[in-house]
Amino acid sequence: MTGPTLGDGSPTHGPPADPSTPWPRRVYEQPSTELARALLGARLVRHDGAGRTAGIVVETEAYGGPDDRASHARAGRTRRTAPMFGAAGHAYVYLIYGVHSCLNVVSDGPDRAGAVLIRAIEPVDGLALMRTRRGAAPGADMRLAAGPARLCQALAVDRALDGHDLTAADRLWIADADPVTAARIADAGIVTGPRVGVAYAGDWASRPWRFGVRGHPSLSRPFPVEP
DNA sequence: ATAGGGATTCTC
DNA sequence: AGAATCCCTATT
Repeated sequence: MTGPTLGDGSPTHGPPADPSTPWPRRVYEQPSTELARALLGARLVRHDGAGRTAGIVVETEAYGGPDDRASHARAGRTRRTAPMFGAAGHAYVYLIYGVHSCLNVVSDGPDRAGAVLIRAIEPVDGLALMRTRRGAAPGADMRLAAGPARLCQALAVDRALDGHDLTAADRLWIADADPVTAARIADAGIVTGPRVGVAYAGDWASRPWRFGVRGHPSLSRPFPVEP
């Protein structure tokens, strides 16, 4: 399997996988828990004045609507969370701890709020630019974007991209990975675990809504061992 | 372990 | 209005 799938496993857009064509909106129009899985192995592309950077998504987390006590949408629609209540296929970028940006992808339909947090990518394009932005030396490239705020630094993503439409090949979008990469990621398998940093969310905190590529060196942190 | 930092939401 | 909170990272 080389592309995103819908709930029944059927491809969402026809072969061949194209690493430069943005995913169409219908791929995003599914529950965040399913989109979070579909995004693993996808190519996240950023293009700006400084050049092109890109990476393979290796870790995600699903967030739901007002009923999800761990989701920003728990307070209902506000100025900040408006993108989560809007059309799928847009970015939701917020600032946390007054310091860091985090990138989410809006899921679901107009009737339901939801988003997927991109927690880590494997850098594949524009490595030198990413190192410069991160103040990193060569030799630890797999850790350049291993974390939701680190990947925003590496790709120069901030709130200027909040609400950005991901379905056009402009500034920030998501596409299929090349077939070799897609196969490598698919072969590794998927691990799940509780979401990070949401201990306040009661029984929602223990839901296994964190998804990762098994054993990948760019994961933000280890997954708890599965029973 | 904890400092850093600011927008957002909560509580009065 | 002021207070509390926060889907994190880098450094000790």
